[in-house]
Order: sequence, then C-alpha cells, then structure tokens
Amino acid sequence: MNEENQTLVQRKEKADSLAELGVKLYINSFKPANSIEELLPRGTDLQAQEAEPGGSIYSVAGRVMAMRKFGKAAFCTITDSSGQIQVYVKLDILGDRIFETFKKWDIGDIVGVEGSLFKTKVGELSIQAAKIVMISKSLRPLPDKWHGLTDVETRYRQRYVDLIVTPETRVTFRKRVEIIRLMREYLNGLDFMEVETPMMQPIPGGATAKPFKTHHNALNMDLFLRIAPELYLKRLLVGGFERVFEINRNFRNEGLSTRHNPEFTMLEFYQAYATYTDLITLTEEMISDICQKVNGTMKITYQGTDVDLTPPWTKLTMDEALTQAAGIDPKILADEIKILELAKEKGIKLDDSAGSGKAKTGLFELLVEEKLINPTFITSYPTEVSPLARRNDDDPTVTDRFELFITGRELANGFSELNDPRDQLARFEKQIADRGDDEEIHPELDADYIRALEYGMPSAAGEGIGIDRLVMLLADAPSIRDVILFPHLKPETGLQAEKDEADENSATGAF
RNA sequence: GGGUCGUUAACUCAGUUGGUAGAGUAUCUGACUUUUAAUCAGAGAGUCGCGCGUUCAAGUCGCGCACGACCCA
Repeated sequence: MNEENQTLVQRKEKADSLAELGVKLYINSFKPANSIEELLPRGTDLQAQEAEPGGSIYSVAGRVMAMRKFGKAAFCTITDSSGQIQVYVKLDILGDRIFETFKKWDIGDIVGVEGSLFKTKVGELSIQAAKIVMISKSLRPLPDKWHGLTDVETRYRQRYVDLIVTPETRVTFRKRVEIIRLMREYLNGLDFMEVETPMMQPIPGGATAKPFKTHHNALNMDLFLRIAPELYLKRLLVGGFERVFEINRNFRNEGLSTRHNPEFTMLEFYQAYATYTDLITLTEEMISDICQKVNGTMKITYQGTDVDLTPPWTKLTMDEALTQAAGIDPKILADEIKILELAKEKGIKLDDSAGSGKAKTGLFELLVEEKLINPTFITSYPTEVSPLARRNDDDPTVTDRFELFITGRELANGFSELNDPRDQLARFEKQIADRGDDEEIHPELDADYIRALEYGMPSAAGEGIGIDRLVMLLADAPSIRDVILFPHLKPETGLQAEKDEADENSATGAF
C-alpha cells in the first residue's frame, strides 16, 4: 500500500522496539478465563475506592479502545465481544521492565490482562492489572475516538473498522443473526427441514430476473447463479419431504440501490397440504413474534414512521387495494379495455401482449405499494403475473397468492403452489413466448421440473421472505448495505491501481 | 441511464473575492500514580480523488473521468 504515512511508520518502529525489548507481538497463548460481561455485575455492590472482597484474580482479553496515560500509571478501556471495562495499570505493581513495554501500547492493540477488581475514586469498576500481555500489535490508528467513522463508503469497504468503532453497527448485525436464528427455531418447531439446494443452476428459474452467468471448465458448460431456489425446493415436495425451507443467497444481475444488493438472502419454505392462507397466518405470527423478541415490542418506528406489527394484519385483494388506496372505480377494474387504458394513461409501459393483469399490477406498484405502511397482505394476484401460483378455484384469472408489504416495501411473496404439470407447462411456454425484448432474461423451459410434477406433487403452499429487508425493518436501517456485512461496491480505485501494477510486475517476472 | 451533492492529514471537519494548507482527535517528545473526549508544554504529519484547461497564480473557476450518497427511470 502506498500509504506509508508517518503514523504507520512510527507504529512499525514502535512495534520493532517492543520486539527488541523481548515482547512477542503476536502470541497465541493467552487464554482469557473471563468475559468482560461476566465481570461487570461483580461491581454492583462495591463502593468507590473499594476492592472486591477476597481479591479474586480474573483474566480478560480485548482491544484497547482508549488510554489515559500518566507518568507512572494509566487507565485503558478495553473491549471484548461482550462489553468493555477499564483497566488500571500501575508502575509499582507491574515493575519497571513491564511498565516500560506498556508505555509502547497503542489504542487498537489487542491485549490480555490479569488482575483483581476494584472501583475507582469516581466509582468505575476497573481491573487492577497484575499482569499484562500483548496479544496482537495494531499498526494502524483507529478513527477519531469521539466522532468515530462516519464516512459510509469507508464503513462499507472496511467493515472491520466499522465494527470496531461503531456500536450501532455491532447491534445491527447481532440483531440480524438473532432474527435468522429465531426464524430457524420457529420453522424447526413446526417440523420444517432445512435443506440446501443448488446455487449454480443450468436453468435459472423460480423468478423473473437477470441471472449471473458463470462457466464450469471441466464440464465445459455455462451455469447460472440462482435467482431463486423455488423449483428445487418443490422437487423435494415431490420427493416426499413435506416441509422444507432454505435460508441462503440468491443472485440477481440488476441495478444496485438502497434496497437491492446483487446477492441477497431469502428464506424460502414450502409446506405440503397447506394453502396460501395458512402461510399468511404463519407469516404474521412468525414476524411479529421475532419482532417482539428482538425489539421487545411490536410497535416500532422505521426511519421515523410508526409501524405496528401487532397481528392480525390487514388483508386486501389487489382489486380492493386499487379501489381503497388508489381510488379506482371497481367498474373500471372489471373492464379489461378500460383498465389497460388507465394504465397507459398513468404512463405504465405495457407490451402489446399485456392483459389486464399486468395493467393492474402496474397500477398497484405505481399507486398503492408506497401507501402500505403497516403490514398488509395483498391477495388475488392476476394469473398473468404469477406463473408458478395455483389458480383460484372460483376465478381462474387470479391466483391463490399474496404479497406482504410493510413500509411500502415488498417483504414476502407466497402462494398455493401450482402442481398441475400440464397447466405449469403451458404457463412456462407462455412466459417464454412473452419474454419481450430483454436479452438478459432468458426464461428457459425447465423440463426436469415438469417431469417432477408429472410424478405428482402434493398440494402445497410456499413463500419467500427477503431477509435483508426484514432486518432493515426490524433494525431501522435505511439501506440494505447497513444490514449486509460486506455489501457490493465498485473496486476501490487506489487499491485497484496497485493490484494492476503488481500483476504487471509478476507478469514481467515470469518471463 | 439522468439529476443533485460530496471527495482537503490516519479519523472528524474548516478553508473568505483565485494569492505560501488550517483546527480537533490520533501520532511523536517532555511533565504528571484514581482518569472519564484526562490535563499542560512542544513537534511532525498533505498527490487538496484523478486528468485536462483558463490564469501571472487554482483546494477555490471550467470541462472530462473515478468513487460514494441521495433522488428519478
């Protein structure tokens, strides 16, 4: 790195001089007996300037986050993954030689401390260090201790630094982990099996989206990163696993935004002999329950907007939503020609082959979606836009499908599954015929999936829930990049230039 | 893809009408054995994102590019 600034040079020199004093800079032999978290309650009964009775010795390891040095003593704040505690370091306890090495410690170093507990004059629980040890020497200065790291680009690119210095970031990602854990627990409790299906697929199916393409060299074949696991999970229903779920990554080769990352995490689950209404009940129970456990309440705010996740949630058909939220006359909705005219009037682009279903969906996305703040299930999606969903028994122009909207965003999509192989084949064929002029979306007929259905798939309902968006909601995060540890960014220009240079050098060296 | 804004020390930010690059934190040196953004004294630290142009002179003005943020499609 061409960043040999003064601080870095000084830190390296200091590391060298520590090594000369006989200090090993990167040891792997210190095993802390205690977490910081477990020490903290031991201070509750102590008075200021009182040592813990019995004088037990504890040991902790962590990163030095702050240091207030005096001539012959110092206070350091150190953190481990459970919390932070102050360490009091004193010359006359450690002795000259050790104290000399301590003076070369920096903020950012990872250290081990052994000692007893006491409270300082101002009542802060502290460890009186009897032994100190360097575990890992830090060569780079941490960001400003008061302002922290505010540059979002650096926070995303160097998430490790963000995690060190931004407590809110740690809270968000712990929350993410907890949400996914609770989701697994919930589904496991209902006897769902967690499975893994291919992420590299010869035919990317289960959604309409642009896939990433890759190549298998030995087989000399193109593969696609999956856009959805759906068709594989339903093959498992055919196979007799009646409740399956998968929580993992999908990939879509499309634009990036505060709500879209090229790889994102979905929960998809399928339940035999269930209908979409069963999943509506399951979804509102699962999400409200997770919110209660993670946030301690079902009434949350998202970016300043109040959202109430207390069940039951609103349920509207798409027609009802268009009437109630967009004020469209039901008579227009019932008239195929008028609804197409209205959509065009509103500036919605429709292919010549588009029917009223696409028109309604377009109007819904334009006029209704953003108004659905509190959780709302929209049902009765047009068959035209739902190639994998089961038709409604009474009205075959709509499907037994729902989407869940919260804060104006789609969070989940579920339906009673289409298991008639001949209907499925016809819809695949129509979808391929209608693919329009988009070269990047190539719906291809998945003949093996049809073959699977021909063996007979039990009636079932299935659903996908966008985990990143759910975490955004429950953690009040404005951008999907705030809930993905390493969001996709374009390469850093400085680092890229150096890499090119290095590549060039090694290429020359090879000749 | 279009628009708006941003990019100055490791971090957070100033920088006037175009005229020698500034502060706090961090770092280094010294003082200091109960501090809480410790304090005090001193010092060092910059490819002003990159490039081209206008000008006697550009961090500042113009154009292009890169990266990022937000809005729109």
